[in-house]
Amino acid sequence: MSDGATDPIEAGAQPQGGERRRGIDRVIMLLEALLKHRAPVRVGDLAKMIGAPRSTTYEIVNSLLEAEMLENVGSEGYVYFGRAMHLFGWAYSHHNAHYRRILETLDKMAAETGETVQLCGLRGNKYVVLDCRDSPGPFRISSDVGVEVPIPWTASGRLLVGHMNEAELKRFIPAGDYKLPDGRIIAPQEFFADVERARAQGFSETSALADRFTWCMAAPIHDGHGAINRTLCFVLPIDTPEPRRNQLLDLLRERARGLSLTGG
Amino acid sequence: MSDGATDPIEAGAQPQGGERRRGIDRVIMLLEALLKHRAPVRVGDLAKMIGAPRSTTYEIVNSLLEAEMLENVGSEGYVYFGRAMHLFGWAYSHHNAHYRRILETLDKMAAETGETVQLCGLRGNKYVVLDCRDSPGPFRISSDVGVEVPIPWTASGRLLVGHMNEAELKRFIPAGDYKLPDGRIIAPQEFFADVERARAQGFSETSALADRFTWCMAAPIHDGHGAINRTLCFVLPIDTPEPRRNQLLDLLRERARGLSLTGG
DNA sequence: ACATCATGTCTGAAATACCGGACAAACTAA
DNA sequence: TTAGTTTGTCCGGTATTTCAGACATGATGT
Repeated sequence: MSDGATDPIEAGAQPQGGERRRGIDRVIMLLEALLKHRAPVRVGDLAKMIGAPRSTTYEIVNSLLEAEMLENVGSEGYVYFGRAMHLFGWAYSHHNAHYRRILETLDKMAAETGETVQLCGLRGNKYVVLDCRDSPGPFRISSDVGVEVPIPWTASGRLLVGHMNEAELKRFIPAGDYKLPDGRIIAPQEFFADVERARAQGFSETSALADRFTWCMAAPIHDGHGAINRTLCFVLPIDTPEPRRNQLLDLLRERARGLSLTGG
Repeated sequence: MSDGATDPIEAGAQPQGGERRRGIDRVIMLLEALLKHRAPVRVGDLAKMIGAPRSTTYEIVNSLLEAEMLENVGSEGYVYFGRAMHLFGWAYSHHNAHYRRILETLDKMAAETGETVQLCGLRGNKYVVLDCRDSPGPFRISSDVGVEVPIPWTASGRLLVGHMNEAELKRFIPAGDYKLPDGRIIAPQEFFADVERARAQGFSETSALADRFTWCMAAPIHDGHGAINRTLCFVLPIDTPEPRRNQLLDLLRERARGLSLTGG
């Protein structure tokens, strides 16, 4: 429980013959593979992606199709997530009042500002967007919900690891994650300093980090035990003028504070 | 494929002795049972709900917990849907551009009018809310996403079965579904007439039907093959003045038309 | 035309995942 | 206290499911 942080699903890997596996595990690998792929996949390819025999994969896929957990897309044998998944996911995000309040705030902020707003968190040792409201304008630069991104690439990441000291951070974050998509490398020491600063000032900003066009600002949502599980975050065009940025940052911090739980 | 419409999951039923079942099927039953129950459940109770042995249930639940498809809630052994479900569901609802446009419209309509807006569809022979934006006011009367409701109770239902003739309707809708929560019974003939009228006028309205406080209006979203898979729907306080209702109905119909696909 | 490759379905056989039942521990009630 | 219930874990046997491979069919490419 407390050790195996990141190898529940050995999706790709080599087809290391004669390993019989449970149907349940196949299902889990299959769904995780679909999530990573982010587009409908043919059954044959799915079999390769999860390293399962074709016949097995067909049977599993057919079961999941019948349950509407998967759905046929197009007419050429592609499958993707189905309606039931949507209902399950919705049930998850609305069963607790706190999460509901967070989503309402997301809606309100998007409506008031017209900017892209995100709710972010960790998944294993990566950063993920948990939900977002895209700006209606031509700037559609936000990353997709559920896609895993290295922590050092993001403003929210700097807040979400705020409870760790330097040694823990070194252990937690894979060495390769300091390398940005454009090839630049973030010096770990600099990153640690960023984390420290983010903790001290209660917010974090990055500009032109993961891509050249965005200015990100993040503020923490505390969970009532002092920890930061979630952050609220604006993704702005990088040429947003400073007065507006400051105004948005104030709003962001205020709303995130409002969503934080104080008592135990 | 074309016959077995509505018995994929035999959840409750009697514990009819030595029936061995696949893990996958157990998983499906389990998730469906959680969805119906709409609240965290203890493992022991889950076992009863899906008619599985306790030992099996524990094993399955533990697998799903590890995959984050389920999540522990509280500290007394309750489980409910987990984060992975949210990500899967999000991937489902955003993978196709049409659905994305629908959700954006939902957002816009909610923001513009301040009323409760829903996206509805069928699931088997029941009506379900697929997504909604709740009105911020004190009127919080919308039903939960994913809860199955008899078709005759709803305005949207009258549109969603518009392609069926009377004989098909009689076969499709369970006799008990004509009985309203307060005990009143809708005469089937009257319902058939409603369906016909809804088809003719291109929208449907109900007042004080499923409950005494709401006025519902629904408009169809056509899928490009002439069928109606989805409806857009306002849920209003029943005392909403008529001029405002008419104005909202116009907006609803216009937006639904805008979302309908015309070509093949 | 031929060759090559992918799809979807079946089958037999063997490995194993599920089941029933037992057990200790924790909790409740009287 | 005792008696009754529930929880979480473990174990051995066997009914079942996964697996490998074959097959017909339909694409695709040269």
